[in-house]
Amino acid sequence: MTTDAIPTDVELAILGVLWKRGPSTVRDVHEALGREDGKSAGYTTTLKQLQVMSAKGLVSRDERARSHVYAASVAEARTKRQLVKDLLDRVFGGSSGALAVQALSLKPASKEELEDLRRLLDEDKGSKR
Amino acid sequence: MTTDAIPTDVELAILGVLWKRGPSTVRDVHEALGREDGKSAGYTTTLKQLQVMSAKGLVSRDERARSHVYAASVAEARTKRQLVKDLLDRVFGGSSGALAVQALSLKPASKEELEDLRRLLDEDKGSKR
DNA sequence: GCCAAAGTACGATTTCAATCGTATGTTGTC
DNA sequence: GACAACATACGATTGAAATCGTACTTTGGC
Repeated sequence: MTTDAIPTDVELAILGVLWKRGPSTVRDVHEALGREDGKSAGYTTTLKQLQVMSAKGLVSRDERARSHVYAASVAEARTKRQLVKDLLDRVFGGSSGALAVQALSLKPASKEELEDLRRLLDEDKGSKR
Repeated sequence: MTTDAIPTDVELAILGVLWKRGPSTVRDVHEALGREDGKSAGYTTTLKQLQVMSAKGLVSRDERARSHVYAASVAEARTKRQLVKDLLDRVFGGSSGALAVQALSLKPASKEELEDLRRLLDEDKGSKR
């Protein structure tokens, strides 16, 4: 299996909506997009985009109702991992620490996240390298 | 000043070369690109790209020698910060911890990086911001 | 039953990053 | 001083993402 293509910007925005809202109609998606970034394209553009994504297998659609309902068919975690890996390789030469430091110094993590991080760091403590 | 545009993929690859090698000729850049990813475009493509980047102000050029010498005119740290911020906002809803965890679980950090991270975590210990 | 509102379908167009081809200028070497 | 090798210049082309316009269909309310 060839490595999955990275979703384009708009595709990613749409997936974000579907991940957050769950299965949604075109109108739902369209309005959600308009909300998170003031300017949005026309309604048919969102529709077309969903149709294309459906053809690509990024989303599935349920046509039973008049207003078709779309759902993400790629996993959120997997997709995000893919995006991080891409940035990691292309920009940080594979140095995850450098990326992590950048992210954290850009904006502090929440308390829960800090715990997760410490746990992660402690795991690596005596292991390899 | 409007927020700087994010460099395109090829622009970023070229900046990466310039950051690593320092001021370089078109040929230098072209060959460096070919090395890090087997397939590269034609020589004039790299030349054109540098010319465009120069027009955009991403690089500067010194025309004194026959072979013009290009140098990055955007800072490496600043650009990377920008890229991380973009991913952080668009994909992780601003949660730097989530991004950091993703990165670290994708590939363990080196010893030095782990130290940097711990230091960072400890700083934020009780402070706000 | 009519029709405005709301939906889908989908080809055409726009936009822009990336690539290429070709013209033309410079230079070292024999 | 001729010429091959190497350089820049830059318009034209390609390719893919994103957008749009228009035709057609469905449906709820009056």
